[in-house]
Amino acid sequence: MTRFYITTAIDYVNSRPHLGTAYEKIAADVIARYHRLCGVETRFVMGNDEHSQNVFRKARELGEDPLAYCDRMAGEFLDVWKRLDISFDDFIRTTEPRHRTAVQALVRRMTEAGDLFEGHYEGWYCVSCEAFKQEKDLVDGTCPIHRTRPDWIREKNYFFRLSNYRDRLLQHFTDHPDFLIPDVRRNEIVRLIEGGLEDISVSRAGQAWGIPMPDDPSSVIYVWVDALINYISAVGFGQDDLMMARWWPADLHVIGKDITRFHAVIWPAMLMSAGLPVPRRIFGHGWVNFRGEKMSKSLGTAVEPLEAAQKFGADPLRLYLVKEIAFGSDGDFTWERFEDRYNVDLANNLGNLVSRIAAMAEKYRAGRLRAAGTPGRLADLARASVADYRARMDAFALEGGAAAAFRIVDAANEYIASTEPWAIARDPARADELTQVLFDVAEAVRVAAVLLLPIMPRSAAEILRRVGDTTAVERLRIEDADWRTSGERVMARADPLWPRSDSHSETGRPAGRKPAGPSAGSKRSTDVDDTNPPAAGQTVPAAGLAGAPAAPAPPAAPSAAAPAAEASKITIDDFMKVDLRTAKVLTAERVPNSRKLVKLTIDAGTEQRTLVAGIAEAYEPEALVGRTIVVVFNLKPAKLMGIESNGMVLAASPDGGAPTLVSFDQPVPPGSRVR
RNA sequence: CGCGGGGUGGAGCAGUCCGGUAGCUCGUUGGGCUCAUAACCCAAAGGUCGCAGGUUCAAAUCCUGCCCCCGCAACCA
Repeated sequence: MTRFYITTAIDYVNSRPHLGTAYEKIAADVIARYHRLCGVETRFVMGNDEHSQNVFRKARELGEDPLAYCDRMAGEFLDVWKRLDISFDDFIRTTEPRHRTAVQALVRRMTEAGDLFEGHYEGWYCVSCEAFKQEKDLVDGTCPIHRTRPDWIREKNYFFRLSNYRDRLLQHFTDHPDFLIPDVRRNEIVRLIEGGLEDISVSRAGQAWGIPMPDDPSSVIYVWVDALINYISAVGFGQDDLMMARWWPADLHVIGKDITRFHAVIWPAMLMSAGLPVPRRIFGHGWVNFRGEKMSKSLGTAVEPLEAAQKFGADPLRLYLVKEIAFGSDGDFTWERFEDRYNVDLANNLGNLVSRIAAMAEKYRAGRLRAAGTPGRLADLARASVADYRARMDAFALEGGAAAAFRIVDAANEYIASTEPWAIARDPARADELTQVLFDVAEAVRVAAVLLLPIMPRSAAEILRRVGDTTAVERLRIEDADWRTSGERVMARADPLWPRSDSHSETGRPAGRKPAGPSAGSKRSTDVDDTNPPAAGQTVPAAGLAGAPAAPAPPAAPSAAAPAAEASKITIDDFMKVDLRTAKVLTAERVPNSRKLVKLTIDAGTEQRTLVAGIAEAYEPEALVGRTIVVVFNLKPAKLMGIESNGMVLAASPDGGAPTLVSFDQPVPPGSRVR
């Protein structure tokens, strides 16, 4: 392998990255750094997906120019990635000219191949919603939201003959069993393709936010098609043939399991159509859950990566995500477990080991260690572990690689206990033996640190400094993990790398404590990013060292919507348009096959109504009967699971908690106005 | 019959593709050590591998059926 081109999914910018997003970048970063460590010329690209209607809408909501909004979000994303030490070589944004050029060039090629055809998308279109409505969504033929009759619209769309590629795709999966990994992903997609593929619409009419079709400016290219092309626009497609030839096809697309069908079906078909090689491999990773459940912004279970990184540093977070989650499977994050792993792996084992050997070196040998005999059994174990590490990392079993590195750490701690250097030190006749034992331990630590470089770049560099390896970090190669039997080491004693944490946080929130980081006391720059200058024009904050206080924590208070608050204030008249009334629940029953919905009939004083509320997870239907609730009385009806709901129940929805109904401390007759 | 993932000592997981003494981390109990961050090392207890059948000399692993949990989708008006 002469070069390695790795990408991650590019991200929508309608909200800040959460831990799940960060997980993907960290995993990809570990793989990229591992390849660099192996001496392979590596290109690691990530970016932002900006041509989404969601992004456009979000910007408008905030009263911002879409592009300005994207610029601002790009700054936020880049800031997070730098703080997590993501060593990308290029960061592509789909609003960049180079991307537009590449997208149009690829679409043109697909057109020339005869794979695009003009067609029409037909459907009910609600002008107020700016969206097509499915027949089943309509109530009596009108838009349930706006009570207006939608227009039957034929919109000109361009379609891609994806159906033509079924056989070629299947053949490719057969010829390249590793094309999509892990196997579970592959099986699922193969079954999907076997079931037949439909042609897909690749353009949208009447939208301004996006890249125009090459010969038809009235249509823009569908955002997913646009987004996928980033992988080639970042390596010069359509403008720099030499660069394209050098880097394409990509060696690895690292993506989430939810978007495998775009990457393993549509994307390769697009490339085949354009006569380009398809990516060599696609890895569909799993999710990081929070306390066993999917992270959700609305439920307040989305963990801010920076908040997690600030607790113990970026490296401990990286290690946790890599070592505790089998890459490819879903994993779980809890603050308790994070602290637990930090204490065990870093404070007690690795960190403590570094302190032990530094202290003994200083106490018994004035900080200078050299080989004085033949290596002990540690050397054999280290060699075996390095081999295992490489095998695991080559197979993208990142957790196995991390475990292999820590096996050396464990072995070194055991070795100290069994050789008892403090006992040998009492016998002057055994001086050489002591020297050798100490050298071996230091060497084991050094080897482990080399293996950990991709996973914990800053910490590993600091450990290497402390065990007297003077090689510049960016020059280190996997061969440096070979056991050395000679040379002198000047050990550096310093503060504990990772002080133990004993904040038994019961709330699940991180405790305020921020231990000193691995770089405390180090003056040497350990920034391994030096070899990988970011793309021009990027804002790259001077990266603080891992444990140094990072930027102020994102406000933990839920009321963080400060900006744009003024603009979104409403008048009393606006509020008075909302008809809030009390009502008494007459009957309540669960909606079949629904998790959240409960169907209520209510007495609102003047009339009885049926409405549907999403509170079934918090309330048993029986407990609702007879209660006085508050409803939005003049809300336009909507159909939920086939039931028409005429109104909305008011309830508090705390972050991460179940909804709680609004209630009264005095009995109130049904139909009373609430204001 | 919507799609998918999972059920392994108290907790969290690996092992399942390619059957053969059930492994790791934490926790618990007992012991050791003093170089080290109350850290480290050793040992022990603790498992019907969701349930029921089947194949086999042998099943956590293969086959069949069932139960339960979790995502996604369709429902937070």
